Formats: sequence, structure tokens, C-alpha cells
Amino acid sequence: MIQTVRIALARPLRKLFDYSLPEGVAVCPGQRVRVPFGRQSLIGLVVETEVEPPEGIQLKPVQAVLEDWPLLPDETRKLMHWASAYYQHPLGECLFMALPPALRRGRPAALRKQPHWTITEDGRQAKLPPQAHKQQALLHWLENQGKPCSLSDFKTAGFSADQVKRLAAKAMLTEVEDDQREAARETASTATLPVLTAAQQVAFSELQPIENGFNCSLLYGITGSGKTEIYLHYIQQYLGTDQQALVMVPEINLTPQTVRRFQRYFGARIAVWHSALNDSERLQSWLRVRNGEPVIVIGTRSAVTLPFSDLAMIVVDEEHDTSFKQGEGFRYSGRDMAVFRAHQNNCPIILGSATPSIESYHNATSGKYHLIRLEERAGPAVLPTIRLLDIRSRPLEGGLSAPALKAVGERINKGEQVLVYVNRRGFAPVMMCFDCGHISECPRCDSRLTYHRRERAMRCHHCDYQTAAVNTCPKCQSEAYKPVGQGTERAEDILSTRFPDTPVIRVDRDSTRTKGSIDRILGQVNSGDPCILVGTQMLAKGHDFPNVSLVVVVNADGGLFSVDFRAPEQLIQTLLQVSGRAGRGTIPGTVLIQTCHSDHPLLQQLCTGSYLDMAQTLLDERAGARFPPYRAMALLRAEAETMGESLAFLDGVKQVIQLQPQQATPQTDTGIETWGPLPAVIARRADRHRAHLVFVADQRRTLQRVLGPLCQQLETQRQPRGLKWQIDIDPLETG
DNA sequence: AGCACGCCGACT
DNA sequence: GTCGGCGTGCTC
Repeated sequence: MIQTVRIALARPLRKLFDYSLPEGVAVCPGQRVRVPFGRQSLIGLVVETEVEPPEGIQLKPVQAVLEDWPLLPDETRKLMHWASAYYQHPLGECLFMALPPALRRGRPAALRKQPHWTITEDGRQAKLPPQAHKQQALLHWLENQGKPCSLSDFKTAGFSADQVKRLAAKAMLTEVEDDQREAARETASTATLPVLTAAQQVAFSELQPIENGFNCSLLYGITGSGKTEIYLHYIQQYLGTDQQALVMVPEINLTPQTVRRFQRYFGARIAVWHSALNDSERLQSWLRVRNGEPVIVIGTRSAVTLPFSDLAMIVVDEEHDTSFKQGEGFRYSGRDMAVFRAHQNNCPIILGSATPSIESYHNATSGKYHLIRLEERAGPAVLPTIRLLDIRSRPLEGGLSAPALKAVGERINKGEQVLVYVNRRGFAPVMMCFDCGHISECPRCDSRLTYHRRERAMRCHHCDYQTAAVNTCPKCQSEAYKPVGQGTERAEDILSTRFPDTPVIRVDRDSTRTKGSIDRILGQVNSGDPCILVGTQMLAKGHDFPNVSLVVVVNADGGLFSVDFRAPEQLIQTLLQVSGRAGRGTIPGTVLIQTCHSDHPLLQQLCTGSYLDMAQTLLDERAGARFPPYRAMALLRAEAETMGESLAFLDGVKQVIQLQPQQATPQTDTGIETWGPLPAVIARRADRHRAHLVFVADQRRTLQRVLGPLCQQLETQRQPRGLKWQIDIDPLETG
């Protein structure tokens, strides 16, 4: 009897393909196979065995079975099955998302033995020329590790392969055989953890031990309260030497410093997972996890799909951070998948943040999560004072008001550091003609081009359009064609003019483009000398600036009156995160927020209340408007050559949804509401016209029940050429 | 997504 | 007469 198996392929198709299995071959779900597909040969993953062969299709046979064990373990496979159904994304793509690129391409799943290096007697003598200070530092670092290290260890510590090669050539380093598994098992607990403060101890004692099984703790710890210490202690205290752990961090936060901090206590058990890894590094890390090594993975969003076999705990740090949600394609939330995975593994999960998301806060108040409050800063630092500075009809220089500049001057004179935060949204410099009013716009998007002085270029932030800057108005040839708006560069100019003796350091995408520049900047700031940091978003996250005693927020009003219902939440989160950079040392910090709406209740509350009070206010507003988390939301995005096509497509979908007989129980289930379709806030992007249709339902189940078949139908029925659609479950941006 | 088949314009 | 443009249709 010939067996039929169901195979998932890495194709954007909401269907699986059946194949016959050659006589004498047996497979189980999760195994990797090679199958013929059309006239190509593809890698597939077994989803189901012993299936009923479909009628009227001549099945092709499986060509090869790549391993005699399931590459994707059951637990991970079930996670991806759930994610596929929850996010309405094709199963094949979801499953393959959980494999590193090398394995997707069919490379063997073999753990390459990594050469480990140790220092020789010659190396200890270290007779290096004085200019080889980096090699000297490497030797010094390795000696302090007290154990052989691999190339990737050197790289995470900031050294290069070339330096290792040179030292090996001088016989100062030598290769040793080292079984990684053993290396990982022995906890390099040379360093002892810092003692928890009384407040940290209280918070720590509220965390459930691993053996109590699934529970989700929302650790609300104000900026500077030392949440990381709590994670470290938790791992130290509860994680078994044979168990695996996952620590998820936002994209921006995966700095070498964070990793080093964990490595100090857990040594070789630490494995990293982030977008900067190359294919072979990814494969190695993935296989370490798959082989059941007792690793502690520090990783970004996609680390939630790693093939753990004994996952005992999860931490999601900065859980409110929007980078946990993938913004395209398979639009999953790493944080939400982590909660599901903890549940699936019956293990604890800790969500940490100084500014928890409204969703998580809601889960905490409803008793689904356990709320732990840590509202004291560790060490001598106290929370900064937040003051609003109303700038209505005040003259501004580079976006800064006279009182703000005065405050900057005072701090500088005292030898302290200042951070000027420019909320980029709507404040990037554009070129405007003062004679005819012409403003430079992107020819392909509904957006303005921003002026980049350094490159003398005009750039679009929504597509890759770029053009040289010109001095005269392209419309009326007037000479009065000048940059307006308060970008980081304008603020930087004004500050350097006003404070010529103080270094002004700009921190934004442009100034940190080159590798290592962020470390150089941080080094300069941490030296403690007075300086003024000017920057965007990047400054708000993670980094510690102990000598910054004043934060000036150039403009806070962007998020106050936005069409997006999440804008106020994101505004106060950003304001509080950037405020948290002030007064981390011994000097009490001050935050000045420039605004045209100093009487706005949310901003008022920012100065007096705690974050949780604000979260409660926002949650009440969400309840009133029946927004998430009180209802489930999904977004159907469409784009086409014309807006008419996009809107017509979404209108059609709306009709279908509304005509559908809703077999709902009236009391609990009011069915689905659709809002729109509406053109996106940036309606035209790269010459594509975009529109949205929003779905809202009291119950997630209702939404799933309708969206599943809808996606299936939209995929099979043919659409006007050039029309593309995608579904976004729990969207973060509804504009 | 690929890849092939298919039917219309400028080249040896 | 062919090479090749990308429009649409299929893949167990």
C-alpha cells in the first residue's frame, strides 16, 4: 500500500501538496524532504502522514528524505501552525520562517565544529609591537575569559577574524578541540551577580519559580530600576543547568553591552540571534538550540521561532516596543507569540517594561497577567522632574525656545550633559520657496522630500527616491528657496552657534550609519565631559547616559491629535523613555517638554502621575471607543496602480463580509464590523495607491472564522492585474 | 514565489 | 523570418 504524505513548501500559497512515499520509506511530521514541484525541485516539510490521497491528481513521489529525524521539532511546528492560523499567513511560509536560510536552501543540518582558541605561552609574554593595541587587547580579554573562545566569541567581544589570524600566525594563539556542548553545560559562573536592592528583592520574590508552570508576569519597572538584574537573578536562581531560556529584546537594544552583561554571568551558555548574523552563524546558533544545548538565547523578534526542545522560561524585555511586531509579510508579534509559546511549554514568561503596552496592562488588570511593580530607581538616582514648556507664540530658534536654550546653558556651565530630543515626525527639514510657496515633493509618493545638508541631497523617507538639492525654486526660479522645519541638523546648528565651546553630537540614522560609530559616540558621552546630544528615536532607547541631567523634547505634539488610536500611547511611551535618560547618575534630572498644548490632560498627567495612571486613562478611552484590547482588530491592506482599483477591491470585500449570514449567538457575538475602505494616510507610495479596510469584532473567534475563508477566497479568485493585498492581524498602525 | 507557455514588436 | 517583452496560469 502506497503512503501519501502532505508537504508544506516555501511558497505564498494557502495550500499544501500531497506526494506519494516510495516503498519502504517512512517519514514523520517535521522532516525535511526534497520534492518535485512543476518542473523544479524544492525543499519541503512534512506536515501530515497517512493522508487520504486526493481524487483525480496523479501524485508525484517524494524524491529524497534529507534527515531521518524531524528538522522542525513538534513543539516549534505546533507554534508555527498556530501562528499561521492566527495571523492568516500561509502555513508553508510560516514553517520555513522557523528555519535558517541555509536549511531552507537544503544545506545539511550539521553542526560544524567550531575551532576554539586559547592563549599560548608566547601570547602571555605578549611581545607585540606597540601599534598592535587591538591584538594586545584581544590577548588581554582572552586571558580574562579563562577559557578557550571561538571566532564568534571574539566577534561579539568586538574583535575581528583578522586579528585572530595574525595572532595565530605569531603562535600567540593556538587552536584547541572543544566540545561545544560541554562548554555550554558548565556554567561560567565566575562572576557573582550584583546584590538586589530591597525594592528589586521584593519584585523578584513575586516571580513564580519555573516549576510552577505557565504564568505571565508583567514587570513594570521604571527607567533605571534595574529590570535586567531581576532577569539575571531569575535565570541564576531558577534555570536548571540542562534547561533552555529565551530572552527577547527589541531590535535596537541588542547592543554588545547587553550581550556582554549576560555573558559575564552565564558565559558560553549565551547564544545570540539577530539580523546582523550571517547565514553560517545563523545555522550554527539554530543547530545549537535544536541539539538541545542548554543555551540562554538573547535575540530579537524572530528568536521566538527557534527550535527549543527544553524551553523553561521566556523574558520579553521592553515588551511595549513596536519592533516586536513584524511590519511586512508575515506580520506576527514576537511578544504575543512568546506568550503563546510559554503557555505551550507550560513555563513562566516575564514581560518587562517601564512603559507597558496598553494591551499588556489590560491583561494585568484583568488578572490574566500578574503585575509586579518596581517603582524605585536602583542606586542614588531619583526620577527626573518633568516640566511642560508652552511654546505657543514663542519665537523658536532651530525649534528651541529661549527658556529651553537658557536651561541648556545653565547645565553646560555646571559641567553637565544635555540631551535634545527631536521627534522627527513632521519636523524633518523640507525645502520651501518663500516667494511662491512651492514645497519639494516626492514624485512617487504623497510625501515631502527631506533635505540632507551633508549630502546636498533631497530624499524621500517612504521610497528610495533621491535627487540633488538645488539652490533655486524649481517652479519660479526664485533664490528664496530654503530649508524650513526643525530637523536634527537645524537644532545642531543653533546649539553649536550658541555653545561654541561645547561639543554638539548628533545621533541619528545618518550619523550612525558607519559601523562602530555608535560605540564611539557612547564612549565620548560616557567620558563625562559636558556635551549636547541631539537626536531622534535612537536616543530614547536603552542606552545609559549617567551624566545627562537635562532632556529637552523639542516638540511633543505630533501624537496628540493623530488619526491613529495608538498614537497617544506611543507618544507617552516615547516621552517617558527619553525622560528616563536624564538623571541616571547622582545629579537630579530635569525634562523640559516643549508643546503648544500644555493644558492637554495627557501631558499634565505626565508631569504628576505615574505611567500606570496614564495607562489606565488610555485604557478607559479604548473601552469607551470599543477599540482593542476590548475588541479584536484586523486590517486588510490593498495597493494598486490607481486608488480606484484599491478602493473597489476593498469595497467588494466589504460587501462579501456584510452579506455573509452571521451564525452568531446574539448575546455574546455581534459579528463583524467593517470600517472603510479608506485611503492610507500616505495614499501613494512608490507610485502605488494604498487603501485599508478595518475589521473589528467582539470576539477574536468571529474574526478568525470569517477571515480564514476570506483569505482563501481572495487568493484563489483572480484579481485585477497589479493589485496586491495583505492581511494584518492586531495591526499597530491603522493609518 | 518561480517557471513556462503564449502571443505581439524590433532585429540579423 | 527569430529574440524577447512580461501577461496569466499552474504547481500535488
